[in-house]
Amino acid sequence: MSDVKAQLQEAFERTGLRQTPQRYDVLAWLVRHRKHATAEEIFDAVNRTNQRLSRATVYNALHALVESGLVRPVAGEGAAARFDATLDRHHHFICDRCGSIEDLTWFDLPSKAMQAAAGGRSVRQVEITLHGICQRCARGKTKQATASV
Amino acid sequence: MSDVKAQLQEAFERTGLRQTPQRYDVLAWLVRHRKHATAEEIFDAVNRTNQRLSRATVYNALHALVESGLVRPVAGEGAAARFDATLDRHHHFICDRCGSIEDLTWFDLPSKAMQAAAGGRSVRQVEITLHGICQRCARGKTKQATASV
DNA sequence: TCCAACTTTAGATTTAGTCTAAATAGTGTG
DNA sequence: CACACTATTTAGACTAAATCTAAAGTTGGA
Ligand SMILES: [Mn+2]
Ligand SMILES: [Mn+2]
Ligand SMILES: [Zn+2]
Ligand SMILES: [Zn+2]
Repeated sequence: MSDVKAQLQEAFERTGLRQTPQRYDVLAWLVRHRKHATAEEIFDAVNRTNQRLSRATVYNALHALVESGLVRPVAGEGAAARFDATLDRHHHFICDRCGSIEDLTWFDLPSKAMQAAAGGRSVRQVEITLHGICQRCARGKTKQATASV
Repeated sequence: MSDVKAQLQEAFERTGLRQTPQRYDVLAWLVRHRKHATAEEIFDAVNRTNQRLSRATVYNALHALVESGLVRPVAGEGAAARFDATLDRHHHFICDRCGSIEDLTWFDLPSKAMQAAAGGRSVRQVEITLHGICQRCARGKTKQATASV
C-alpha cells in the first residue's frame, strides 16, 4: 500500500534532508521507475503530473538527494569528456574535492565472478574508477574548488 | 630524440588511420602531456602554437583516435548525467550500441590489491562499469542508434 | 506573529559538443 | 602533370546539459 510513502518519508528524516514536495516527487519517481534516468527525463515525467516543478529544481533536488546519499549518480556526472593517451592498462582515481584524475596501477578483477555478473552480455572493456580524496587535498591543500587542470 | 615522432607515425600506420597534421598534433600533445585533458584544453594548447587547428577538428581528431584505439576516453564520454535510486551495491553495464545502462549483480573486488593500487588515497567509493553489447543489440535488435530510454 | 534561512522559480547564461556547407588537401589514374 | 574523387578541415550556427540569478514563496522556530 502506501508503504513506499512511509519509507520515503523515513528516508528524509533519517538523512536530515528537508522534505519538500518537489524533492519527494523526484525521489518517488526515481524509486518507482527503477531506471537510470537523466534530469530531463525526470523533469518531463514528474512535471506532467505536477506542474509545481521547474527544471532548475530537478537539478537542485537531485544534487540534494545525491548529497544525502538517497540517490547515486551513474556514469560520470556530466562533465566534459576526458582523453588518455596512456594505453597500458590501468585504473583511475577521481578526487571528490578537486576533480583531478590520477592513474592507478592495474589490478586484476575476479574474472570468474565478473563473467557471471555479466551474464550473456559481450564485454569489450571494464572500467574501474575509485572515488575519494586525493593526497594533495587530504594534506589541506584545499585550494581549487572544482575540476582542476 | 625524435624517437616519439617515429613512434607516433608507426602508430598511425599500424592502425591504418590516415595521418594528418592536425591528428598528429593532437595525439602528440596528449602523449607528451600525460594528463587526462578535455577537448578544450587540447584545443587551447595546440592551437596556441599551430593556428591550423579548429575546435571542431579537435573533436573529429579525438573521435578518430579513440576509434582507432590510440586514445582512450575516460570518465563517461560527456553525455547527460544519470541517477540511480537503487542503493543496494551493484555494478553497471553500458551498451556501446544503444547506450542503455543495465544493473549487474555485485561481485567483490580484490580488496588487498585495490588498497595497494590506491596508495595513500582515501577511497570513498568504487565504481565498476562494463562496456560492451547488450543482449537486445546482440540479437540484431539494432534499432535505436544513440543513447536510448 | 515575525524573522531568517531555505527553497523554488523562470529565464538568462555558460559550456560541451554536434552539424553544415564550403574550402582545402590528399590519392590514384592516365 | 591534369584530372577526378575522396577525405579532412574550417568557421560558425546550432543543440543540449547544466548552472546561475534575482525575485518570490515556504518553513520552522523564537
Ligand atoms: Mn589514465
Ligand atoms: Mn544501477
Ligand atoms: Zn584533490
Ligand atoms: Zn544495446
